[in-house]
Amino acid sequence: MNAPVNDPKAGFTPRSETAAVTLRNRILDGEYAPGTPLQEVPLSQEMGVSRTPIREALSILSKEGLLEPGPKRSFKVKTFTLDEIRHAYELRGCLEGFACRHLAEVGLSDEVDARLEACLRHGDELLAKGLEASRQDEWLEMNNELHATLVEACENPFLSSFVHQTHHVPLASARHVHWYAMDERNFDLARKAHEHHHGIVQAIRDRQSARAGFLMEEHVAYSFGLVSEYAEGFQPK
Amino acid sequence: MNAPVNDPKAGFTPRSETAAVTLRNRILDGEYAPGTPLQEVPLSQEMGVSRTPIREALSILSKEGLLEPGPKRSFKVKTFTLDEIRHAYELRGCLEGFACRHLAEVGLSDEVDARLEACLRHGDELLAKGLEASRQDEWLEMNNELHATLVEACENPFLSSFVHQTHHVPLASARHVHWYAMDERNFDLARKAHEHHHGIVQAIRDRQSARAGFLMEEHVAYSFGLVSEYAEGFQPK
DNA sequence: TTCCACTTATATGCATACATATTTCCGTGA
DNA sequence: TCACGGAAATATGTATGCATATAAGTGGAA
Repeated sequence: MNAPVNDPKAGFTPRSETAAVTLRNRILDGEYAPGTPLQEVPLSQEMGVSRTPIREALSILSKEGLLEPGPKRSFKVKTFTLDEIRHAYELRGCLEGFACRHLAEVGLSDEVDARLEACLRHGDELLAKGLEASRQDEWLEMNNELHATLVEACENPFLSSFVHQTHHVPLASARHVHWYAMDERNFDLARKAHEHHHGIVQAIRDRQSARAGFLMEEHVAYSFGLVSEYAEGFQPK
Repeated sequence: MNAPVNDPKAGFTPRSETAAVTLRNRILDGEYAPGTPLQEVPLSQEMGVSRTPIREALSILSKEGLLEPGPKRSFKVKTFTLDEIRHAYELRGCLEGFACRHLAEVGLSDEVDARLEACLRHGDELLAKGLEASRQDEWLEMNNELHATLVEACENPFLSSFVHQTHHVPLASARHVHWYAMDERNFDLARKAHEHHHGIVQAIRDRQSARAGFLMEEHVAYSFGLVSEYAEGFQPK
């Protein structure tokens, strides 16, 4: 009948979105030190646009929690304390645990089951080959894919949104795995994490709701242990 | 030393914020039917401001999830299905349950304990007097205060933020309690809800973590039952 | 009649100029 | 030396006009 009309095409990217993506990456990658003031005029000059789209980008990042108020109603890059990172992980554990319990109760679709299986095998393969440095990005992708698959499978937009928000925390994001040198100890840690993955998926397949939830919470708590060890070095003291 | 400088004073309210508050209230109060297009020019004329602050207000509400994309990259009031309302409640149960477990584990401060006690007594008093219609707003406030106190006491900004977001759902917000006529049945429902409140606080005081969490999850699920019964009448069919 | 191409209309995206709020910096006075 | 007050500086808040993308409307050809 009438044309579907909107969204999915998106043949045009607003400058405000471009700016937001750029700034978000800089913050999450640590290019901007915590506390760095983000002012509209300098940024607009640097990016060759007017203040308007920069303003909108800052507004977006602010609502994502990446910025905090500065001197003149301005924004600066938020300083995350170890406590806040822990808070983010606690919520992640709570939310992803909820996801696992839910999936164990309602069951996995064939498609989701297959995607999880692919992640598990992919991880197995990477580990079997010693997780060489050149493939650490793959490991990271696999990890993200597995967690994202579990969350998305619940088809609860609030859940997806909240989990996403806990990822928008510098140091708390999985994108920082590469900070760890891949020595023997860290290889062992990765192996353990992947054992968790296997256990979680198995529990869901076995429809063991409480167990699946517990394993995921434990897995996230374990991950935080690793991150906190590293992140301590970044604390302002 | 140097002055504290910023935030807490806020002796100035941007028009964009005023507009956002106005529009948010209209949406949550149901003044705008789901699907109503919100265009910049008409709104700016109505509110006597330029498009700029309206634009910003729409951007804010959009990020809060109250709007969805319309025809020309415009926004319209989001249509919430019963499924989505259920999703919001499920997450609320998960999150507030987490809060109760946490508080049972770390213990209540004297101040928080006192505030909870005040809420409980306030509710008792309202119920003892039959919860007359003129005091239903008080009941609503008491309920909000109790839930908010529990959440805030965790001092986890992510938790606060997420719970807040689940409240930004028309029909799912406690502000709709007044939709229920206060007949005998509904009085009974309110009484039961307050019994839940007592049980939850007692479990936390007794440091019964799992029990406190369960009671809260159950309380939220119970609330959803009441809302869904009502909300069914609003479904587009 | 139906479909396609083109034109027209309209609402948002962006740039710019100006208004205002806050801060900083001086200068004055005790 | 320090406290106070006011002027200047600076960054954000808002208004306005133009650019552009998208939808709607129009007309002609198959």
